[in-house]
Amino acid sequence: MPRPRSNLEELLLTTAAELIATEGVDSLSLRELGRRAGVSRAAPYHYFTDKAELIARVGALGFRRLGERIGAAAEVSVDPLIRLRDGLLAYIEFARAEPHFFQLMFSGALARERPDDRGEAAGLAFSSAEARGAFATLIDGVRDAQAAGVLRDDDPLLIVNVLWAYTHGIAVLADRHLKYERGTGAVFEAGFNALVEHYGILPP
Amino acid sequence: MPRPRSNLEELLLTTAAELIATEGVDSLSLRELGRRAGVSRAAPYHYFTDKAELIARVGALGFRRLGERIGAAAEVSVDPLIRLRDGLLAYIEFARAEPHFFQLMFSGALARERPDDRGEAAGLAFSSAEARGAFATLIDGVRDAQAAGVLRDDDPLLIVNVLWAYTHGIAVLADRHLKYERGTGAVFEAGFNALVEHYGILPP
DNA sequence: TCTGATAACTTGACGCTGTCAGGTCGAATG
DNA sequence: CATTCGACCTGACAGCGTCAAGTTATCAGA
Repeated sequence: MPRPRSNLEELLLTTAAELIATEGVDSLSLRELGRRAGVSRAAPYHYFTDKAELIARVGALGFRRLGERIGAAAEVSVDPLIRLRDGLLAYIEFARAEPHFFQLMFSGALARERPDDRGEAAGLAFSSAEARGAFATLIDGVRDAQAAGVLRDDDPLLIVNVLWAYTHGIAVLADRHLKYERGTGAVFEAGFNALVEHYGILPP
Repeated sequence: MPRPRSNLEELLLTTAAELIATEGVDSLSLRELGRRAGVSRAAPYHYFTDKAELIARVGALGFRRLGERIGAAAEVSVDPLIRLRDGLLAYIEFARAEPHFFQLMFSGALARERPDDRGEAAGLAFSSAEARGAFATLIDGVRDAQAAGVLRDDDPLLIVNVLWAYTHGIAVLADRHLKYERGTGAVFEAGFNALVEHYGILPP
C-alpha cells in the first residue's frame, strides 16, 4: 500500500540537485536518485523524458540560484560601479561555493535547450529563461553606471560581454589554475579596474 | 595467433583522443576503444591504472597541442604586443576547433594530477607539465613586451593571470553564450585593447 | 454501488558499462 | 630445456539507462 506522494517532481529535482552539488553530475544515477527519494528507478520517467532532461532542469535551477546571488550582492551598495563589481564577485563566489553546479551549467550538458529569441535580441544567448534572468542584473548595472555618468556611453552590450567573459574566466580558473601571490581577488580587481578605467570617464 | 603489436599504448592514446574529439568524453568506453584499436576491452589496463588515468593522459595531450598552436601563432609577427594577441587568439581558436578537448582539459576530470612545484613557483598552477608548457609562451610574451617597453613594468604574473582569465572566458562562452552583433572577435579585441592600454605605456 | 478510465507509479528485462581474477602464450633468461 | 615474465585475453560481476508491461489508487459517470 504505497503512501500518497506529493510533488514528486520537485522532490526528484531537489534530490538530484543535492546529489550533483555534493558528488558531481557524473555520480548521479537514476537508481540512486530513486533510492534517496524513496521511489523506484523508473519513477523519474514520468516527469522527465530521460536523464539528460533531468540534468538540464537541475542546470536551470543552478542559473536561478546564481541569479539570486548576483541580485542580492548588487543590492548592497548605492554606487553603480560598486554594485556592478559586487555582482561579478558574487558570480565568482558562486563558482567557488558550488563548483559542480557551475561546471554543469556551462558544460554543454544543457545543450539540448535552444537559446530563445528574447535572449538573442538582448545580445546575449542563453540556454534558458533562468540563464537569461541571471544576467539581467549585470546588464542593468552597466546601464545604471552609464546613466550615472561613471561608465562611458559605449555599447552596453559590448561592455557586458567583456566584463562577463573576464569574470567567467576568473571563476573557472580560480580554484586550480590561476595562482597569484596576492590571491585571486587581487587578480580580479586588477582586471576589473583596468576594464572599467578604459570604459570609464577619464579624469579631466 | 595474435599479431605482434607495436606501441599499443600510443595507439590507445591517439584512438581515445580521436574518439573524445569527435564524440566527447562521455561517449568514450573502454570496450569501444578496444574494438577500434583491435584489442580486448581490458588491454588498456596494462598501460593505465583505470579509465580516469587514460582520460587524464588524453587531457595532457590536449595541453600539448594547445601549447603548439599558441607557440606557432605567436611566431608570426615581430611586434611583441601582436605576438601576445595572436597567442591568445590561438587559445580561443583551439577551444572553437576542439571543443571536447577543451572541455575535458578544464573540466576537473584531470584533478587527480597534482600541480607541481615548478608551476607553482612560476605563479601559475597547472595540472601537468604539458599544461605548464602551454602557457610558457604567454609568460614570455608579456616579458618580451615589457622588455620592449610597450607594456608597463607591472608584475608580469599579474598581467598574465588577467589576460589568461579574460581569454579563457571568451573561449568558454563564445560558442553558446556570448553574442555581440560584431562577433566574438570584436568582443575579444575590445577587452584586450582595454587591458593592454591599462597596462601599457600611455601616450605622452 | 458498479464500471471504466486514467494517473502514478513498479517490476522485469535488455544491452551496455568499468573492473578484476585468472588464464594463455610467445619471448627472454638462466 | 626449464622458468619466468610481459603482454594481452576471457569470463564474470555489479551497476547503469531505458522501455514494455504490469499494478494499484483515485475518481467520474451511470
